[in-house]
Amino acid sequence: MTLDEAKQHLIQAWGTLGSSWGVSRTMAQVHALLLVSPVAMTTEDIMEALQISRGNVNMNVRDLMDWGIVRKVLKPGERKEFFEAEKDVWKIGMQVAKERKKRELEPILRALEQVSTIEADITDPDVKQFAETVENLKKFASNTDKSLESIIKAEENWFWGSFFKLFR
Amino acid sequence: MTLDEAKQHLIQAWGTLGSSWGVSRTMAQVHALLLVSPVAMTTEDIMEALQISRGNVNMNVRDLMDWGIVRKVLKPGERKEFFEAEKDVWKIGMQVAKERKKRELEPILRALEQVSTIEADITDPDVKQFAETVENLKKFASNTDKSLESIIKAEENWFWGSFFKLFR
DNA sequence: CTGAACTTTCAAAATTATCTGAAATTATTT
DNA sequence: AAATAATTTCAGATAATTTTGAAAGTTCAG
Repeated sequence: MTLDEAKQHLIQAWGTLGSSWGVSRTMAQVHALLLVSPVAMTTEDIMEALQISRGNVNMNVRDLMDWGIVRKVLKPGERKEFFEAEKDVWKIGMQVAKERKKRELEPILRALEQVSTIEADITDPDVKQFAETVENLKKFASNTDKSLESIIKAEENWFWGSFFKLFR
Repeated sequence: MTLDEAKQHLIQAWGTLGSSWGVSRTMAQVHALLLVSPVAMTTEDIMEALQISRGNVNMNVRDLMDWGIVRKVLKPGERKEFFEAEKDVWKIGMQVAKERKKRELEPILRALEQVSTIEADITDPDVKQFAETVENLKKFASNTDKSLESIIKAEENWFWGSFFKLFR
């Protein structure tokens, strides 16, 4: 397997994984492409490598920047914008965890909070069972939330951050 | 908010969450419906509650059973099949973790293994960088895999399993 | 200020995922 | 074994998402 074949392979696999993670195939592919590229790439480079349109590249690169895992790089003397991916896999994982927590866990916690304001006859067994299920979901979600929070915080902390680095 | 309004609300929110997790909106809604239902439901019950077709209910219920979070229940003297959701939120979480590990983590590990068989000039700095990135991805993925594995195994172990129960 | 180089936007088109419903199949009862 | 009831399948319809590409917008050197 040559370098290019291997890259192609990985980009493909990453794209497939993306879809089962609620990320569009193309966005995942752009990410993989930048991840395995030794140098920052321009919009045109990406268009050519993945055979997709300019608008498509622009949208997906912007989304990846919103996720905090791709950066814009300006080269002195160059008019064009270059893009590069965060290469530290651990940082990518943290960043994704952080964003998903914000975008998914927090909304569901809010929704659970809202439905638990149900004001109904607590002696009704159905109401009681519903309240219990919601309570359990809330506990689970907030446990998950807190665990993620700790990991992220620890990572960002100067001491635990460098401590963790020893193991990766 | 009445009980029915609250249920409706939760089903809706669960459906939205589903889509950002690579699960179809309807599948997540069927799951939520069964989760908050105090009794097992028939295909027709689900069709009516969510206003979806028979075929759609059948497919989604089957998928949920594949995920191991919904069970078929046969009532004596009844011709129809009934369905009920696993109510233990922790078990649901474990089951989902287990399945996602199998369906997503393992394939990506295999793909990474494959691309690391690249046979090329290791002195080429591009090849070296690629090999390094893949190596890091592999480490990250297998760490995640092992961590999940431990949690799942611990949960299934008679001792740690009951130990964990104390905290939830 | 002008115009070339580059980026962004967005309506329409293409693609992909999901759903329907009726026919085929399977299971149960009489 | 035939009738009845329930479940499953899947081709076509529908809906949702993604992509394109050209126009509008922006930036900047001269």
